[in-house]
Amino acid sequence: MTSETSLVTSAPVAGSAPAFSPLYQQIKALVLQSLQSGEWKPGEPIPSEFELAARYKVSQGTVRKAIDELAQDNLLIRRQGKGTFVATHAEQQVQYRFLKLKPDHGDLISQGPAQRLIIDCKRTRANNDVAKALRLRVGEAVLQLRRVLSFGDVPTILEDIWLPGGPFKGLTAERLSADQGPMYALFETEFGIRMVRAQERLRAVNPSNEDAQLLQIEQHLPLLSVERLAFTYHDTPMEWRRGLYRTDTHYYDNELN
Amino acid sequence: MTSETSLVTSAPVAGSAPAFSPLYQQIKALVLQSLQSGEWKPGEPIPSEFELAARYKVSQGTVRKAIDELAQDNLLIRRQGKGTFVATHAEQQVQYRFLKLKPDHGDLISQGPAQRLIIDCKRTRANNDVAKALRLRVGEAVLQLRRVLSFGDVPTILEDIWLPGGPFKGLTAERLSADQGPMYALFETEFGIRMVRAQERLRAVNPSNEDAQLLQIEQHLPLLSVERLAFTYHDTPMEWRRGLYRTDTHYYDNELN
DNA sequence: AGACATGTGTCTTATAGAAGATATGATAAC
DNA sequence: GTTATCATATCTTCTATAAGACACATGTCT
Repeated sequence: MTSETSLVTSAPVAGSAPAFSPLYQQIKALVLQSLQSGEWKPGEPIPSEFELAARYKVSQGTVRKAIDELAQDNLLIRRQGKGTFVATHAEQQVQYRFLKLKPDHGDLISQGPAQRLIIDCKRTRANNDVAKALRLRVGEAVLQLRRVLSFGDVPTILEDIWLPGGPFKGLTAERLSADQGPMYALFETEFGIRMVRAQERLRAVNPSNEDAQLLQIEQHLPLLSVERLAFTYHDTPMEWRRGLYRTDTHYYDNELN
Repeated sequence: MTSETSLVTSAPVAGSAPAFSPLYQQIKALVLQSLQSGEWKPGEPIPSEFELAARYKVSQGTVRKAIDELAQDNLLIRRQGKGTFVATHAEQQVQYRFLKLKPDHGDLISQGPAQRLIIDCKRTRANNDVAKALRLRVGEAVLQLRRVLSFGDVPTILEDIWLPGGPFKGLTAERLSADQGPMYALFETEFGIRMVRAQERLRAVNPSNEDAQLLQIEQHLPLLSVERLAFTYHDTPMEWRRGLYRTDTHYYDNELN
């Protein structure tokens, strides 16, 4: 307890972390704060390790360890010789951040970009399930989007997406449906909301009549139901979606270790 | 250290790595070799960082970085004050290494251990699919196991498992079916084969008549098909299995980042 | 175009103290 | 005498610092 003197107090702007933790963890938290507050924007470089070391009054090696962990979590990207950058999804390369569906034959590239068809897009109120997932009260404003993704003109994914109205204030249905490019990129550039991690729950289900029609499949073809809750910083849920994937031509790829 | 080209040459028994790589990577490879060769057995401690540093003629910090990465890959487990241990699956705590199926209600513990029912277990020859997955020639000897896992007396998983006959020489059908405890633990203790990572491909499928009977379900209930290829060191495939999961009472849980 | 300087992250070494785990021995209690 | 308790020593990993050499990127100067 008494040994806390130098460690805890040496980190300025402690904020709200009374508990003891290693110095590099404290630095990590401080860097995270700067990321969250938007001090450094996605795609931009953060200060060099030595600059940060001077700013936080610690050694460069300690900053390094903090940045290492943040890079591990995909929040930062290190580039030797150039600097360390804030991770972004607003890049052309990575079209779908969390999508793990792969075609049985050929690769993603050969199929070209996905075609998007907006079925529905509206402001509405959170029902029980949505409210629970997004930690809202029932009846709070949410945006709902329903769309079909096609690969090579074959409808493959039917998705319902719910977004909390508060953080996405100003996001209109028109804006959403008009937008080309990755959806998560839009969230980043327009609302400063970065998705950090996500949790998925998978099930095999039979499509409803409507589902089957939208995907232009027979109703006896089972689909992979993927419920995804995406989080921004501090494990705050920011998006809930439920996708129905065709898995007769594609498969859901997963790596375990 | 005079930059005496010591980087590459300082590592003994370079073997077949002509390419340049950081020292700690070379150390990592050497430690991996010792793990693979069985010099240190699962559950046992490996030499301390200083001992390894002396052995490889590098600093303790370099060994540390190598071990850090191996611990990250779940090949080693660090325990402060005690030492660094070879990861093992022969522990009671972790019953199912790669199983990500969770019950909708309650947790894994409350359901108690799974009941195992061996449907079939025999030596046979690799067909085309199995041979391709396990990198064998068609017709090579393999062991095949079919079983049903039940949770709370409800049949939930139907699995077919194929193992290459070579590495598992001496593994009889009786031995397999008689064994309690985790299967991967048996592989480790009896054959020195540790599963390091796995790759899964998920699909929604309709059960065959036989599948439905074995799981005691209606045939119109879609199932989650999980094809899993498990690898040992050096990305060598050592097990191929195909599971059919009930997902009306359970879901497949996945974390993305 | 080539050489050089500079700023970045990367790698390696060295040192030192903190913190967790364990064995040993002294001491006190029964 | 035996057992329990405490202090100490010693082993381990963990944290933090510092310094120098190296690799990569991007300029600027010749």
